[in-house]
Amino acid sequence: MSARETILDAAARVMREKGIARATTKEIAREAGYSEALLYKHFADKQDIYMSVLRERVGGLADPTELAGTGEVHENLVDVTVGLMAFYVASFPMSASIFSDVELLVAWRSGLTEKGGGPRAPLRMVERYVASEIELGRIDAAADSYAIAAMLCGAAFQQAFLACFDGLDAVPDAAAVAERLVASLVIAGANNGSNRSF
Amino acid sequence: MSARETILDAAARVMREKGIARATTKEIAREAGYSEALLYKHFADKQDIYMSVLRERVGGLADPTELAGTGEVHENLVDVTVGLMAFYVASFPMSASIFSDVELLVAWRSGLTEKGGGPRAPLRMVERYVASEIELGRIDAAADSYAIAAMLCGAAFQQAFLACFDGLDAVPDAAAVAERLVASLVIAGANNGSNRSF
DNA sequence: TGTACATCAGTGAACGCGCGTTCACTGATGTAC
DNA sequence: TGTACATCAGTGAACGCGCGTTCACTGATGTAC
Repeated sequence: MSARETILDAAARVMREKGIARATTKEIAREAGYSEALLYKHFADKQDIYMSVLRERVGGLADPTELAGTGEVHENLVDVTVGLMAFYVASFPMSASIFSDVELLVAWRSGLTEKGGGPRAPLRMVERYVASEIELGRIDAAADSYAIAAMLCGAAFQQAFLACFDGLDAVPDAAAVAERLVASLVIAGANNGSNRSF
Repeated sequence: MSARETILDAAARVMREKGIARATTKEIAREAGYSEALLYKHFADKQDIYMSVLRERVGGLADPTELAGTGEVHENLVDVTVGLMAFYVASFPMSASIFSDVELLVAWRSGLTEKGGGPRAPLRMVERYVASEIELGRIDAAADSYAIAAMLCGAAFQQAFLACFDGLDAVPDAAAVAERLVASLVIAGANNGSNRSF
């Protein structure tokens, strides 16, 4: 593995485990097993390291749109929600860290407009998946794909926050929680007492 | 206003507007109009200032439980959700900042166990309100108060995050968004095509 | 009423430290002839 | 096959700076007699 990649891995690890405030050039170099000086052969400055980590090490989310039309809608939504929780647990510490410095936040935001990522990407994906199922007639036409995406992503996001707050690296009982969330959504045309009528 | 309060206000302002990383003792003192030395007459150290701001300046959320039984359930839930969005927009930058330093996070977490606050307080309140309405027969007995609270709070939390990310100080169209969220929840026994059947 | 002292809010200037960054350098590996 | 030079990954040691913190001090206000 190239020195650059090793440094990025080390930086990502330090940022995740100790927070961005402790992710000093000394600490990153030590973790990577290189001298501090080498960091500056591969990156312009410290902020460039942070930005590169955010760009290249905060993984994306698998697009669930391709699930549309396959399997059971309810199961798919539960799976998607569980995936969201895992995704947010992994990315929350870093995303949150960015709020520690408004200048960093601004840099991240403007660096994001060029590519399709950003914090709204998961919401858009889930909304698109739900919209596809509506088109296929597997979710009631009256269902609100935007609201459903906002609540599933939102709940997953907050559950991930709480897990991180507790120092955990996964949402406890993720599947069971996801199950209850999905069961409480209006996604069927006739919902007579049963929360799973499709 | 006492110097202590002035300093806390200044610290809260700096933390909110520039992020915790820029909330240096110099910056806080300048903003407060006092010397840095005075900070140390009122606080043990910088972390004590941060902690005091979190304890005394990050306001709580009005408990919605007392709404139970009054007005319309749907309107109440929308109002609660709008309140949640406002609350989270105000507190997110600071809560997120804490993740920039794991040591700070640990200190905050352990300082929290003594009092009733913490990041789960809003969830508990909303759940309690929904449970009350279920007991009163105004929300169907099959509804899941936990899941409903998780989704309303979660969505509000994430919408607040997105607003902060965009540099805004309020969630755009908060009322309309809240309306759609509530309309997509399973809260009525018979939900035949109408999302507002109670 | 005056005087001597105590208390208190507040400060300017300095302190050591760890930070991000740079510089001159090394030693190994290619490469032209 | 040597040899002279170029390139390249990597480093030790130093740099200036801004940070959090402390110290000795001031000047105003209370207070006992």
